[in-house]
Amino acid sequence: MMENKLLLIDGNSLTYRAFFALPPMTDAQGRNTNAAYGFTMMLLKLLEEEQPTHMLVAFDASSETFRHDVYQEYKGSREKTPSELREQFPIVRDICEALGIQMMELHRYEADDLIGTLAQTMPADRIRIVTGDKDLLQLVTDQVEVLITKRGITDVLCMTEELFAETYGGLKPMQMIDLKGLMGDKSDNIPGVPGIGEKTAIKLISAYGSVEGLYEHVEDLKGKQKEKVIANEELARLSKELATIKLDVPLDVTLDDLQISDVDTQVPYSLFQSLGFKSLTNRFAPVVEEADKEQLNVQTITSLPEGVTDAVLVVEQLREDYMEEDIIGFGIATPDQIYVASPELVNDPAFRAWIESDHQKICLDAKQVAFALRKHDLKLTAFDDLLLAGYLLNLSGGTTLASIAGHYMLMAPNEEAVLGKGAKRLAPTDDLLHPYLAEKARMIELLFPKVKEELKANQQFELYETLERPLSGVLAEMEWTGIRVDVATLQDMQEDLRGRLTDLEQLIYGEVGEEFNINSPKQLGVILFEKLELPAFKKTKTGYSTAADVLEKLRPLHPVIDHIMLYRELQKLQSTYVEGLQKVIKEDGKIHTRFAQTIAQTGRLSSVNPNLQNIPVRIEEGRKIRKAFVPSEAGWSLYAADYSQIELRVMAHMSEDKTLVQAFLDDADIHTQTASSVFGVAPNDVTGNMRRQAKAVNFGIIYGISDYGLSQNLNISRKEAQDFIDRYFELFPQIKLFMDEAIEKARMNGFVETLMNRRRNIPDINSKNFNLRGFAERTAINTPIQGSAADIIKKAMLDVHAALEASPLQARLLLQVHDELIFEAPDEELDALKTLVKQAMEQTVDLSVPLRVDGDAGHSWYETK
DNA sequence: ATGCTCACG
DNA sequence: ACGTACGTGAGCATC
Repeated sequence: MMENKLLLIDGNSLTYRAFFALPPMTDAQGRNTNAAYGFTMMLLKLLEEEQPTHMLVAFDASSETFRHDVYQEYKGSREKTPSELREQFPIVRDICEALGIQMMELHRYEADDLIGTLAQTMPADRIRIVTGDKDLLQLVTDQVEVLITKRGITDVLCMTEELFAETYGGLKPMQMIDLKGLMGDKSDNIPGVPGIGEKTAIKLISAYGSVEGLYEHVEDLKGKQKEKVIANEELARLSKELATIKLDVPLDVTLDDLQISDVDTQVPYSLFQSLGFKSLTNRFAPVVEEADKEQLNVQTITSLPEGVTDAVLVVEQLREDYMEEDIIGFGIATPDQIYVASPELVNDPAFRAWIESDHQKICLDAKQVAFALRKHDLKLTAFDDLLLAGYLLNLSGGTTLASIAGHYMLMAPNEEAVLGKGAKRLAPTDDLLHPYLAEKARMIELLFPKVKEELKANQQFELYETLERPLSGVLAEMEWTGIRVDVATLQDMQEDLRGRLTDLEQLIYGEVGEEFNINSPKQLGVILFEKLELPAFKKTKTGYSTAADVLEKLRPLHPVIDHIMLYRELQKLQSTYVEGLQKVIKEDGKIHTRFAQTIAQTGRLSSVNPNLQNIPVRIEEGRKIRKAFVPSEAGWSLYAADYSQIELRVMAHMSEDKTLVQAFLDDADIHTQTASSVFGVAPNDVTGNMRRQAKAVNFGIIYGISDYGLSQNLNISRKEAQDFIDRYFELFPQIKLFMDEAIEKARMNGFVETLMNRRRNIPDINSKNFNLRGFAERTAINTPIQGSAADIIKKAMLDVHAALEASPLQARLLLQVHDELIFEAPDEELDALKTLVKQAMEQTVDLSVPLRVDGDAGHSWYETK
């Protein structure tokens, strides 16, 4: 027999949440719909993920409740529900009804009490409650779990008895009401005992079990606290009563009444249509509407028909690693006809001519398309790139066809349903694949003009058309070229490391007296902090932290720590670099990384499979890895050119801080200069340690400094860190102003911008959550700096590439590592290359401070320093 | 799939 | 009182 699974929904709480979480939306008649939309998304997600058999949405009755009888001011501090929200409750009810879900409200009771009673009495096999209100956590038992909404609306956290105990210092969920009795609840205007907050309340309730228990032992308390507790006994007992959810509301329902009824999809379909919920309309589209899809005029072709000019081009591959993958099909969308084709189309002369013609090809990911076609000796010419354009809108949820479609309330075709995911990904037969390709091409055709228009409205179209789009071609070139890696160098290192690692392993086992997995933080934690009883400073969510900064502090306490740190260092080199890199060397003896252009939130590139932007350099041992990266031809060298202090220069330019700008105009050593100012000594008297600290402060500034962060980094006290920061802002007042303005701008506009109009949305900037807001503020400061630096080097890459094309040089760009470019060139070209690169990189933009580029050539990457 | 740790700018 | 430095990707252990 099937399990009964009951889902109890706090209708008021979720509708409130949705209202405040979502931007305003209206339907065709101008009714507000954002809360109703968010509530519906939540409901559908729950139906899908929880698969309940029974469900009920409870609402507060709008009248006064029994709680007002004992305390007239109950919920007295609440602001009146905005009318934009109030008018959406009837819509929410219509939606529940349309989906066949029972609703309930009862005069003089709140939704909480109805849910509490049902959770207590319904004979379901499993019961889950969904709410945004922590009050309901008191209902958690071994039978009942509470799903509580986290940030956003569709993310939930499942609160179980165990998790509750972990969160609330070992308390039982029922003791939530005792906590509220002492600490009160601002949002419900429950008073509690004045002067007792969450921390103290948890302490007292863990010690005495309950409010009643506390008053039995009130003599044990001391001083002010004792006075406060005694003086407010009435308030505490009243508060507890108010916070207690009633479990015996007289209700006349059976479990059967709550069964989810089968509904005709026609009803929610028309409702969602009238509300303008486009994506939901698609989901409930009745079968007859399938005719709509048929109307997609799809034709299977083996040769490209005459007359195709500008069109959408889909070149489908199974996985994202486009260097290895074969083409599995094509989709081509023109305004009045969609074509689909098998991989053989690549041999069709008409198709080949079209690819290399000036007709515009709108792709989802032009770099992927260009690469796939290049393997068949085709050069993709005249292209647009929806993914790149969408990236610049900085949508939440990453840059995918689905997220761009979602932005315009459209539903992208379901890739997973057709191709599968993970290990089960498989090319389907053409009768399944081709309709998908047709839909995908159609969706791209629909979306591209919308994104283009939005970019224009945002003054971002130029960024797309003159920076990102041409850059994708340069990146494709770099990926295609690849960088030569000398396997023998890596093999020698592997041998050496293998020996040293086994020796270290034995040494460590000997020192601690047993064998264990040194790579397991969990096992290592047990050895260090339980067996050896070393002090544990820091914890992670799951246990002891064994991170490097912790080990560093433990170093003097036990000789094994040194060996563990060395083991970690060598193990990392061995597995990630020495072994890892060998696995991705292709038959041509080269590594071809992929540069991801639509991942980083700041506008930087990222590098995958492998990541060539994090090859070791700081520690000599690791730096040796770079000896394996060599020129691809005899008589050639590598050349690396890097921007000096680009982020600080960008900050000097953007803030127009007089002191900082002058320092760069003077070409001073910026960290020494900062140290000289902050410590008040002549530049010549700056010690190494002073410079090191000033450098940390400079970095901290770029990251959106906090006293805590700086204190951690420099291993000094928070007070000392704060003093540094205060001093810094006194000396560089315009930097402080610049940072405040960045935050203000984020608050006003909801986003920040870089020099080239790249945007990052900062939704949490006005959050009431201290943590989220702090994070948002630091992001608002860091993103314009990091992002503008990314803009600049991207533009420099275009300039360098163009200059190389225009020159007779054979030199070519291989890699970008955020502030440096790596080239290879015949030895005799090196002088010319240095001049060309330095010129292009330094002159690519005109700032109020000069840009400086340093460069070095060598016979391996190791030697370019 | 997720968390921890650590490599880079 | 809160609990953080900004941005990435990869390997390993653990669930």
